[in-house]
Amino acid sequence: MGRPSTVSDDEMFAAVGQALTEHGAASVQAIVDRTGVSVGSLYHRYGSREGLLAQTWIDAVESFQQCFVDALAQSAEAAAVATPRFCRAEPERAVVMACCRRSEFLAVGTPPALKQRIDAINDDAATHLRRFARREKLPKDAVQLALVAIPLGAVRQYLPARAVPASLDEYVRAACRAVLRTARQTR
Amino acid sequence: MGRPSTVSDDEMFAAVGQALTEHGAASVQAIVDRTGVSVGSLYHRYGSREGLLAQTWIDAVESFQQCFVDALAQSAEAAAVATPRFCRAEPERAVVMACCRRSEFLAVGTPPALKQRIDAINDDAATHLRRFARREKLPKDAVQLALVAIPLGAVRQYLPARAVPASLDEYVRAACRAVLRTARQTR
DNA sequence: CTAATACTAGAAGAAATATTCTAATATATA
DNA sequence: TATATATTAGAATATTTCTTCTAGTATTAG
Repeated sequence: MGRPSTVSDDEMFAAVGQALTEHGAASVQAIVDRTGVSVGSLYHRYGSREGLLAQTWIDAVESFQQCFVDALAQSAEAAAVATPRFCRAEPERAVVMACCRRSEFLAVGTPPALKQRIDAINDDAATHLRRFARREKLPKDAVQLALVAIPLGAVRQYLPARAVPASLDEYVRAACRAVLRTARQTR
Repeated sequence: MGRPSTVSDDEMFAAVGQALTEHGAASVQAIVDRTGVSVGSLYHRYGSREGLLAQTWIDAVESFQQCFVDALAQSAEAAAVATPRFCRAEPERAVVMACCRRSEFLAVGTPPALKQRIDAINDDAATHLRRFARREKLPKDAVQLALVAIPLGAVRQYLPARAVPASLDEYVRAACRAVLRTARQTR
């Protein structure tokens, strides 16, 4: 087994999210300062700065996607509020998922293996949304807006600094219903 | 008067927006490469990299805010669709306004004079929204969501790469109505 | 035309960032 | 306990990025 890490992956990922949202960039120095790990340790565990960033993104988005897909099996409205719920349940991951651009994690230097996993995650999300749209006979852009873009816009008002209030969910549900109803009518 | 610039401010601002959204950061090198201006020229005209970034942000947000406030005088729905409309009318500025974080423009090294202007712009926006909420007897968070967060989330699906379709507006209007109606009922 | 003015040019220097490297340390398993 | 193994440490190096500087250029106003 060998010596165990003194700082967990989760703590590392959280530090990356913090650095990225507070300072706008996650330099090696910033991550090292926040966590207390040494530079050598970081490179040993993640291979490179880009490797750590990619893993941070995968960890957050995979976790969210699971919640989202489970909710989607229930109803459109459940899927819409999956985003604010996730923000309350897992604030560190939510910050990475909602406040960071993909380009900040997926750069030219990203290890190919991680790059493939990221592509797979994106494909998976797209597939689920497409399938839902077809089943409900709704245009794809309306589904994307109601279940993804509006909930994301809603929580981004609060993140990264403040907590997402439970009162938001009722509004998000109403917006979701309204968009899908409009889509059905204009079809 | 002296010698006129070969590259306009607008071209400079557009280059900053492009660099920021494509590459995730606007380095001096990236800006210089895109526009063809020399490093010395950039520093002469804007004082510093941070100065250029701050001016880019001010240019975009001031321009948007004017559209938004004019629309708000008409109706809530008009204000909600001001965002997608602005994206179609002024795509370069829209990218800066919608796709970039404030922290990327307003950093520790930002010239104080520009920092003040940025604060003033933010205060102005907040004041207009607060005033509207009071006049319509609506909770401030619902107004913020319906008029700002949802429209922003909606257009961010498309920016920076694709154009914002006109078909989005009907959905945004519907979402805006739904949120405000919900806010009135739960009051 | 001359002077004042703003802009252009890019090399040189300064500062911040990323990465590598060698040696040491702690833990699990046999 | 001995050994293999994953982790830690941080100085040294390489790389990128920002800023300054001096000399030169184009344009307007007098």
